[in-house]
Amino acid sequence: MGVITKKIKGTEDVLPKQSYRWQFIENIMREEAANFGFKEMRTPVFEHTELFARGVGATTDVVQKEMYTFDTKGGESVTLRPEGTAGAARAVLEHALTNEGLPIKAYYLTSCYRYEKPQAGRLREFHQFGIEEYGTSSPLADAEVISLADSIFKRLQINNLHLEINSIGCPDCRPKYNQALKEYFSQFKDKLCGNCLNRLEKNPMRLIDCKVPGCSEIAKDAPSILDYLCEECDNHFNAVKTYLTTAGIDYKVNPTIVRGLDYYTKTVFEFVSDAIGSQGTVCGGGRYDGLVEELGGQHLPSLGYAMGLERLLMVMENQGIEIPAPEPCALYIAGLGDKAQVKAFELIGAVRSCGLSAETDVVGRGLRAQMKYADKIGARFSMVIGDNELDENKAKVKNMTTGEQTEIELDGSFAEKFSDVQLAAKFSEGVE
RNA sequence: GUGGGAUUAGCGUAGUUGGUUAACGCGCCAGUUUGUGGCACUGGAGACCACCGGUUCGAAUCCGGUAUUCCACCCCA
Repeated sequence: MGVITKKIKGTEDVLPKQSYRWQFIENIMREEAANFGFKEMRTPVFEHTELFARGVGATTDVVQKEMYTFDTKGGESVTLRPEGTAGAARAVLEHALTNEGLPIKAYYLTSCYRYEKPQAGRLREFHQFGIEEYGTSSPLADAEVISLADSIFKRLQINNLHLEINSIGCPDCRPKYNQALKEYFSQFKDKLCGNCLNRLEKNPMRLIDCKVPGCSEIAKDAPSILDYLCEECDNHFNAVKTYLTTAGIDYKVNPTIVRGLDYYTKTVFEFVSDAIGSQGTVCGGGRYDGLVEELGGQHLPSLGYAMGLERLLMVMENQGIEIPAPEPCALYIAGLGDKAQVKAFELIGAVRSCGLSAETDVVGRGLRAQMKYADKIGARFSMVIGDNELDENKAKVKNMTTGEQTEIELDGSFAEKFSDVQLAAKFSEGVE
């Protein structure tokens, strides 16, 4: 197979047979977001590279080695978005949305791009549902946002995720914690992995979740951020926990969650599955009170999170959750001969105008093959039109599950009559 | 970026002491007398055995490289 018929590494096609699965979860996300007062926001797939460098953080892995960055013909450096928050924050600033009243509550459903080594649950083009809330420092907002994620999972009937939360402090308390970490880990300099040694000065919090056995052994007894939170952060964190409990949401405090994007402050959280392999974080996010300011705006406390749609679908599949299949074709009309085929075409048009799905042969197949096709697509009813039907202006509509046939006149009110037959059949199925 | 496994028709698989037209199931297409699907039967299409190179008289089969994919690390959704 040549290059032109091969998709790019780390990308996936969603084929017609599968798309309903995506639509199902997307619809639920849209509905739940709307119930919580969030409106959709759509931003461009690419932005100035500098936006991500500043927003996500110049020292992060995402920015340093995973971005799709290229120069335009005009010589600008642009980057395919590796995540959704930076673009959203940019749009908030650019359009001065703060003037429309706070908080700003938005969601997005989009593709993101990261140049990583692909494996299950980690693609180079992947899709996220994300929540963005700007202009509130209240812990109630943290709980609300988490609660939105939780209700989405509940509506999807996912029950094998667990919520882990942490607070990583603010610019007041974190430096003290970082200092404590440096002092602690410096005692073990000769035992740390190279990666950790590099990070010891720049970003000591990352040492806490290092998976290298020797490091994780040392990290076990490292000081906990929770002992270093300033009074404000501590109060905030406690309030978030209280609200979560009030909302009936189970959580586990995990002081080793630090997150790899620089913009996080205070609350961070993850919904994790242990059923889909090592890429188990289905949803991750937190508070980023300094982000808007970092991008040149006012101080605007904010928060949000992103869910990976591919991972979510994996979790659902793993849990055996059945996603309702789309409604099949309501009526298939088989045509015998050119004249009848024209009539069939006319009739399905009328049925479609009533909001029902209808199909007829567009391939030129014989009657038997047409019936097989009707069966294959799961058509609820079928009808055959040939010379006899044209002469009498009547045809028999066949219920494909019961085999029952009903005669209908092929006049101007055909579509309405068919609609009645269809309703009656649905009614009797329901009653039975 | 590091390490390991896999790669045979659309899908799932069989195929080793290397040897004539690469097999099977599902799916697809068509037919099984005159105008009716599901079942069954018959037939058909569809694979340069991932790609490139090497060993050999001869390679799907052995060796090397590349690509893709999966697993773990890393990172994250």
